[in-house]
Amino acid sequence: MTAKWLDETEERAWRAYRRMFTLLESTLAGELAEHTGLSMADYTVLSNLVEVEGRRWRLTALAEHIRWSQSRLSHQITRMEERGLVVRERAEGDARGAWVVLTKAGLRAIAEATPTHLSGVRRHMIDLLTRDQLRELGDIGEIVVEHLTEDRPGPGSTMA
Amino acid sequence: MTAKWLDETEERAWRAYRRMFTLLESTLAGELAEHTGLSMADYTVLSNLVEVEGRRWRLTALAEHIRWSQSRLSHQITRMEERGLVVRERAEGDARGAWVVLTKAGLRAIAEATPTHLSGVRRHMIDLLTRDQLRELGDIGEIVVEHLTEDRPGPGSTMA
DNA sequence: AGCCGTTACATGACACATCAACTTCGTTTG
DNA sequence: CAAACGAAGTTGATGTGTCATGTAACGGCT
Repeated sequence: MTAKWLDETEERAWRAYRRMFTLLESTLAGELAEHTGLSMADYTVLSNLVEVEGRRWRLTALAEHIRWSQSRLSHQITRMEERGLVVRERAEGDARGAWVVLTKAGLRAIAEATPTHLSGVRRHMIDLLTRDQLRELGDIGEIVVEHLTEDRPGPGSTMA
Repeated sequence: MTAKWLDETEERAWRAYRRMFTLLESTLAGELAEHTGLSMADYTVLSNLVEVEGRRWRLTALAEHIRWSQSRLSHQITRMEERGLVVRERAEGDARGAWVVLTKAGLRAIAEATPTHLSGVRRHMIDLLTRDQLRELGDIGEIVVEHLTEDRPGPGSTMA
């Protein structure tokens, strides 16, 4: 079926790329969950919170930054709030708005999780490739990303 | 935060790769859903059914082939059965087993969906890259995949 | 002041995925 | 042959994502 649509080189690239992502994602997610009890979604939110001053984001701004839908982020924050990783604070000056704020526990969690995650990224991908390959992968990614963001809608995605 | 762990080239590769996948996946899933009403999961199952003679798979074999857990596949098949895309048939000779069989409706659905999906793959990725880049992507993918499958467990993934 | 469109966020229903049982049947093996 | 083990699938609880919709508040305009 596929043979009629993609030639050998194309299909090899497509399959390899896809399989790489699948395996990498599940491996990293598994390691993260095992070592820290965090999901990738948790990690994404926490790592973005810890990077900014005040360790807080307005919901919409964060959603846009990590390219999630507002709804998705809202649900995620609700769950994280229940686990004490973040809290919501009503925004002064705009009674509609809210801040997501990192808690002590959230800070501890992300501090612990970061080495785990990034060493996984290294071990399972970065360190396997040459500098040229890394540059090439960067190029490829940017080409595709640029094409897909030419005017398209933002959210509706699945990760960062 | 990240800066301490990955240098510029590495981080660029990592981010671009990740963003590429996210955007590509959501774009393809969106187009597929819009044009055909199928999800990526549906597509994966259907496209594997249509390729084999008899248009049928034993559940475990299919699950292994597409690297899903049995449970995941079972749930998915249940939902697809409700929509008339596939049916289950008890296996002769092994009273535990069952076949998933493509229905007429399922065949129609996949026949319609395949051009949509593969043209999307082409437009949003394959045709944007040079032959060299495709080969390089294939190489990269295979390196990472090989590393991750050295002995690791099978399922626990998220797609095909 | 009153209306109106927009913004910020929440929520409920449903699709999807995972894990941990659990059933049922097949296959060894003592 | 019976007990034990393993294989094939199912099921239910739970977590996570999406879409459509809801609610409140803001801001401009008349």
